[in-house]
Amino acid sequence: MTRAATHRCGAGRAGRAVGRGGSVADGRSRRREDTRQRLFEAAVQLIAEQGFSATTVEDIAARAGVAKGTVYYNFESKTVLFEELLRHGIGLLTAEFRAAVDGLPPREALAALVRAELEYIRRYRAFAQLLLSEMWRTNREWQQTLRLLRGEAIEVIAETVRAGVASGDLPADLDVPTASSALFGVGLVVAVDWLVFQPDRPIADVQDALLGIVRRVAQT
Amino acid sequence: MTRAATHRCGAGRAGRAVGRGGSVADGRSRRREDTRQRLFEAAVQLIAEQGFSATTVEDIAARAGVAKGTVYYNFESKTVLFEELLRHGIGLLTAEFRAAVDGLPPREALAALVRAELEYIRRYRAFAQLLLSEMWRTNREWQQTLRLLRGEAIEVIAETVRAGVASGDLPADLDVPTASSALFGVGLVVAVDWLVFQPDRPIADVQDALLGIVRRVAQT
Amino acid sequence: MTRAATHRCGAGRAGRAVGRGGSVADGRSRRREDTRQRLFEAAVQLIAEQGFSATTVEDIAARAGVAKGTVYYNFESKTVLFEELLRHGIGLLTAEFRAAVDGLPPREALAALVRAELEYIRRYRAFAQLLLSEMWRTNREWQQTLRLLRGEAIEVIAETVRAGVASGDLPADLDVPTASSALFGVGLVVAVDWLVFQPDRPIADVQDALLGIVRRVAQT
Amino acid sequence: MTRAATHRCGAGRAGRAVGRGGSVADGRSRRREDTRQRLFEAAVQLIAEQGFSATTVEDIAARAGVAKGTVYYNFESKTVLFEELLRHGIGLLTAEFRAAVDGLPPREALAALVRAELEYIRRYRAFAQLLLSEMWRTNREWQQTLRLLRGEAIEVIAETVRAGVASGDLPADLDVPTASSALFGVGLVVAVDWLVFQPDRPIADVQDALLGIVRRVAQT
DNA sequence: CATGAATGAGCGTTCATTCAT
DNA sequence: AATGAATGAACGCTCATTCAT
Repeated sequence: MTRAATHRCGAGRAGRAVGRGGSVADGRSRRREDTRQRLFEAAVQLIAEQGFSATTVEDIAARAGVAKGTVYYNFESKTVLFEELLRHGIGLLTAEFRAAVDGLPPREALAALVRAELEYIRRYRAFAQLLLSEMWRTNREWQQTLRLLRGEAIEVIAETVRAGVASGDLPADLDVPTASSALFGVGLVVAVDWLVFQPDRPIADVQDALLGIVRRVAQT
Repeated sequence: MTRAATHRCGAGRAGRAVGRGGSVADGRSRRREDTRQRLFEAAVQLIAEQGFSATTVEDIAARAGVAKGTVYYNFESKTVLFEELLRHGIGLLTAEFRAAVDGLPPREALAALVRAELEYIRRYRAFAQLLLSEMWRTNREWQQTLRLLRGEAIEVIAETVRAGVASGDLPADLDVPTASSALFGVGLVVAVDWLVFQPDRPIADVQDALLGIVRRVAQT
Repeated sequence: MTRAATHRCGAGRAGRAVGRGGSVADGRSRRREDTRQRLFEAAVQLIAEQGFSATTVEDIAARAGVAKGTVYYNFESKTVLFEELLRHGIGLLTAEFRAAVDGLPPREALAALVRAELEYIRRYRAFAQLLLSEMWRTNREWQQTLRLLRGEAIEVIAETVRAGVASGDLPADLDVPTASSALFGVGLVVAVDWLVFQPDRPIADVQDALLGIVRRVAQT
Repeated sequence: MTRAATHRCGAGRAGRAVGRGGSVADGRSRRREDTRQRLFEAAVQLIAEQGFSATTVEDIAARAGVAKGTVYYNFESKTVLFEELLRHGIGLLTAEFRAAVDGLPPREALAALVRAELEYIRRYRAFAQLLLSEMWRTNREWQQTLRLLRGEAIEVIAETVRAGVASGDLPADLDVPTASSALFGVGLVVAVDWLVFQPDRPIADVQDALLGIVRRVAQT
């Protein structure tokens, strides 16, 4: 509808001219990479709002400002687009988890993880919403992919928890996988609940509350 | 809809209707009520697994063992079926919440709520999964309905929390709506995570863990 | 909706008691004949407004104040109901045509036919509308029936025209079938146009206009 | 819809679009326009034979030689397709009416109108049949549209009749709207009756008969 | 005589996908 | 690299018809 404005015709092109439409390192042209990025952004927003099945390829193309065929030029299928989206989004989260705990002692690392999760959710709220909706579904095509990715993110938490147990900062009889998984889920649901139902409240409050819970639980 | 009443002309007929599989108190025949129940059960299972949009009316009918048309004889539309399902399911939960806290002092009431929520989720796991997936979506037809119902369930928690604050059992500066909402969400996500990812683990563990968290947090 | 009132429960029944629900001359009970009549009336109105295909059996039953199953208890199928309707309606028209021309000399008979047609259309406007819409369709199930019935009605006109030609009141080279058919059609379209687009105008005007045309044409 | 324009960034591209089956003046490709035309033709034939409701979209697509989905790529809905058809068809008739009367004195103009109507009906017999069946229906979605279009066509007749009254060629007390409307309807019903029931008879006969009637009536 | 619950074929419509340009 | 016209399987929904009561 009002897409025209977002489809840059001016300066954007000059920049592209530098590369002469040529391919970048990974074998894809800059223009194409840009289109893919726009499609990702459109898809994540729409799927967060409506869910995967209720979001049409036409919707995604329209919000990205391209024609429907372009989606298929850039992605094998709607499902593949979504899987790549999941990979991309959870990969980013995992990376931030790793960056957050890097070199920190268990206690602080745990707090840093909570902070990183909230920070991530704040920045990519649509993706977080989408995760919350899809993570506990069964019988979907991309289930396999999602479980795998979830495992990678939670593994970072698990490593930290394990270190805490080893160092005596956390109770010795703690069920590590369960605790890690719960920690991840609690952060997700509390943060999304906050974004959806009380968007005006400062994130610091939420962070404090969550850190408080984690600390108290950990102390036992 | 309400035609039945306008057709009967004498009192004598009412007796027959009751005695021969005729209409029950709310104006629907026993057979029909049975069909509706079967459709509810089929729908909740399928939607929990695949989501609303990915579940077809044909699927629902097949699992309920009736013809497709029967769904539409009993429900206005797929959306309405789902809304009535939400109403039915959350209504049940709210009722169990009320029964759980009945007459208990704040502390014990809070524990009873956690127990009730877990018990409910264990019994109606598919519905819980479905709730987890739909509750934080935006832009869906039934959003309005869902928010309202969520409010009713959470209000029971809020009343308990408020009583706890009043009695000094809970910190005076507690943000009641946020705490209630978080409590609800945490229970949901932890329990569903457990059901989906570690179904073999006894529910008692999960209950203990959750009660532990709540108790510790409350003590502060 | 507001059907309740039309479904008589009071005095109507007392009357029926006289017959003790027994069968009348043609082998059908009075009650059943009454139901059939009500279904005819409902059907003719709805089909005139919306057409045959767009009118549902449910619609007809509802307007007649009976259950859907009752339609099938009284008529073999929707098509058969419509065919019987056509037979009934056109049979009535043909009878009135015959009554109108009875014993009259050609000239006056022609005028009487026009008057009879208009009178009929005024009385059974819905049926006339329905005829206008269906008469020139091809490829419909009841086409055969309709052509036959149309033929019977037009035959009365044709007999009169033929008599006029024989008596010298009408031109000898007149194409009798065409003239009869046109006369019938013109009356129908002019009268229905009047009913639909200028219902406030007195029928006398229309009658005068039509008679004027016919007379002038005949004089030639 | 109007996206094409917002996508092109330079003038250079426009040339290509025109030269290579691209978009034509009104923004639709030649191929698409061709498909639309084929769908119009298929729809008018089938609806004339069976009526709107009894004609399926699949039928229309099949007769046009395209897939069902193509109908919806080119028209918003079955109803919209029909409305555009009505607009197209009656627009054409109105244009021919205007061309027929252009510059002629009242008397001759009236005869020209009759000739134009018959000529049109002969050429587009299916459309005429369809008009005859739908024009006097009530309670249909496109009623509004149809009335409006009918009004435009009849207005041309009315202007001519009014001119005739002004010039003294027609009786001063003539009810112009009624006369115009009747003239239109009579032409329609007589011509369609002829096409359906006596297709072998030369059109000239029908034209003569109609012109005769009109002339005689007008002379009075 | 009448009902209303149930049926399933078939409808209008949507949408992921293909492909010539 | 991108497009948009076309496709057809599959969807939500309707409705003429059946039948146990």
